[in-house]
Amino acid sequence: MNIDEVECCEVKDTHEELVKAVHDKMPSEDKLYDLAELFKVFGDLTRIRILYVLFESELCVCDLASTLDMNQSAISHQLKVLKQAKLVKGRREGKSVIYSLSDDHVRTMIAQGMEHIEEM
Amino acid sequence: MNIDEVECCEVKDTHEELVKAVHDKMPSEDKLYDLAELFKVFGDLTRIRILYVLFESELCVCDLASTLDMNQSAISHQLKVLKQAKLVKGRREGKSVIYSLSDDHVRTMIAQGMEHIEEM
DNA sequence: TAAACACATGAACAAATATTCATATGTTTA
DNA sequence: TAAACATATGAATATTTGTTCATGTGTTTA
Repeated sequence: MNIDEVECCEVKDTHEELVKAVHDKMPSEDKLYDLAELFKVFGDLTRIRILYVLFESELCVCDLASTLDMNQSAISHQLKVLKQAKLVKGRREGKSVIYSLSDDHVRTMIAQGMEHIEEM
Repeated sequence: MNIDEVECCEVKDTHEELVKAVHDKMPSEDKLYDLAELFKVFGDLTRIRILYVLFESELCVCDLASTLDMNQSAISHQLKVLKQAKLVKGRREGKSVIYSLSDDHVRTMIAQGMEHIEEM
């Protein structure tokens, strides 16, 4: 970062005011960071596929792996990410752990994204 | 991928049926891929910050860089990603290029994400 | 038309992340 | 309680991705 970037554009006065006004309306860096992290969780094909499977039915890790034709370890690792983001939850049932969506909020977000895709 | 992952869990019949039923309801791989790619675009702090700035006002690249205290090249690279995802658009105005949101769909998606964050 | 300005872009480097492999943990069953 | 099963996890590897630097392209102005 050097002075060249800060001193930019010809019309200084109005731009500086605008920049300041916009800057003040920004949410906190923490919130923006968390938001980016949330989207990052959705931004992976494997995790999206896991979520779509869970839209239909709660399932054990093994069946998730089988449905998605991936090995169990990869699925477990991704389930951990989804769980940390509170998008899914797991409960033990005997030897298995059954995973399901945390709440319907996840559906809303994904539906919104799918809508955007289909309009493009 | 080996046979161990496919042959999983004790109760074969019901699980196999379930797995098949779920599998059939999945959207196409292409759509899932596009969806993950879309979320990936939102999943970066710099791009989220750019979008939030553009919520308030359309702006030239230079002012975006100034507002976010980043160099012009980094911003340009990220604007390219956002433009390819059709989340922002740019128009030339003299020496500058003014960027703005493509449509209000972007706001809806981000608002939904922010809601999720704040409920956690 | 040459210089200055604003932006775009390719290459290089660094950092983040997804999958695999090996193995550990927790649960049931023989 | 030992073996089998289901899942979790650390380490290693490969890939992806973000930023920087240098420079190219397009526009205006002196």
